[in-house]
Amino acid sequence: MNRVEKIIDHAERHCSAHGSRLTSRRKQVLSGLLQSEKALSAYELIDFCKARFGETIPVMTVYRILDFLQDERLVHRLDLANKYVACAHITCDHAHDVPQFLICGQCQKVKEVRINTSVIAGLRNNVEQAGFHLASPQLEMNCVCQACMAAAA
Amino acid sequence: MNRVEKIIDHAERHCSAHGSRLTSRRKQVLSGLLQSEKALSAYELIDFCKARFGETIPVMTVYRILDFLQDERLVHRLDLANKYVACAHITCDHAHDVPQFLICGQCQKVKEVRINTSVIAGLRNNVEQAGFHLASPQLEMNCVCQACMAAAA
DNA sequence: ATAATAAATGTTATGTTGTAACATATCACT
DNA sequence: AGTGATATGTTACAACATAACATTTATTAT
Repeated sequence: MNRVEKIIDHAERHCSAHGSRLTSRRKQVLSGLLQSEKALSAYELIDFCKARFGETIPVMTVYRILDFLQDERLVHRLDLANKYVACAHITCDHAHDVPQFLICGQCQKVKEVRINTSVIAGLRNNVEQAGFHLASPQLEMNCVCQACMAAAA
Repeated sequence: MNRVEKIIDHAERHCSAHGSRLTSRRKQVLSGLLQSEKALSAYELIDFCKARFGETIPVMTVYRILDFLQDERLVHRLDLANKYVACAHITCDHAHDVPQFLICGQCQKVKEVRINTSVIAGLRNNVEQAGFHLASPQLEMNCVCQACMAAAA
């Protein structure tokens, strides 16, 4: 059982544990995201699945499945890039709080991280002082990854 | 001279100070954003200008002008919402660092703020530890504004 | 002043992302 | 098997954005 299969297996149990189903279409979409190992737009994901599995998934279906997977917290949407990534912690059983994303502006690699709680608390504090309430502390940050930094030097 | 006129005047001097020009088209676009007093998509901005000034600005032109205004730091693009807002600090003469944006998910109101430097430093620190380099600390956060909080209560 | 040049704007066409509305297929339970 | 719910497919279109090329408007040098 390879890495992706393990994660899919985990995801499947996660779904059935609370009464939803990871159908074969949904598995395809999630596998596509996992195998690509980066953030993809819905259309890129369709292309990837077509190349990889030889199946053409209709756009509408992909968006619906991405919505489903987001509800299940198996996939995250990156607003900064209009792309979707598989959650990096599917095989962890414990509940996670909101993730933060570091997006390399050069190679589009995405790293999902947990920012220090105290930093987030400070942020929340600042926001409250400005008279707003932080609805979701999912941050997305424009970064450069180490590989690209090295390549540029 | 009203608020918007004052800002436009300031913006004009800002541009000529380093050899760029705030043409009448560019003024229209910036005025539109200022008068609307909220974040608008490029197409909403076109509609607004048509209603307000009776002139139809071609899409292509609007995007070019928005690019120009962003280069001049007179306008910011919000990736989270695919919208554009006038900079809240055009009439300040001093250089500003990167702004952060609080976006009300209910009414789309946007507040441009400066987050505490130490919080940003903490963030940067966390990012570096994850092996990435923060290219731009412009954060956009999903929030709820006070008015909407009150309305919901 | 005027020709040459550069900068800004306009036009047409098309690409990309996302959704609405409705049809069909599949599953789950009696 | 029949029924209701869930999932997927189809068609059409809306919203956001840019490419390529034409025209207009400003700036500069002569």
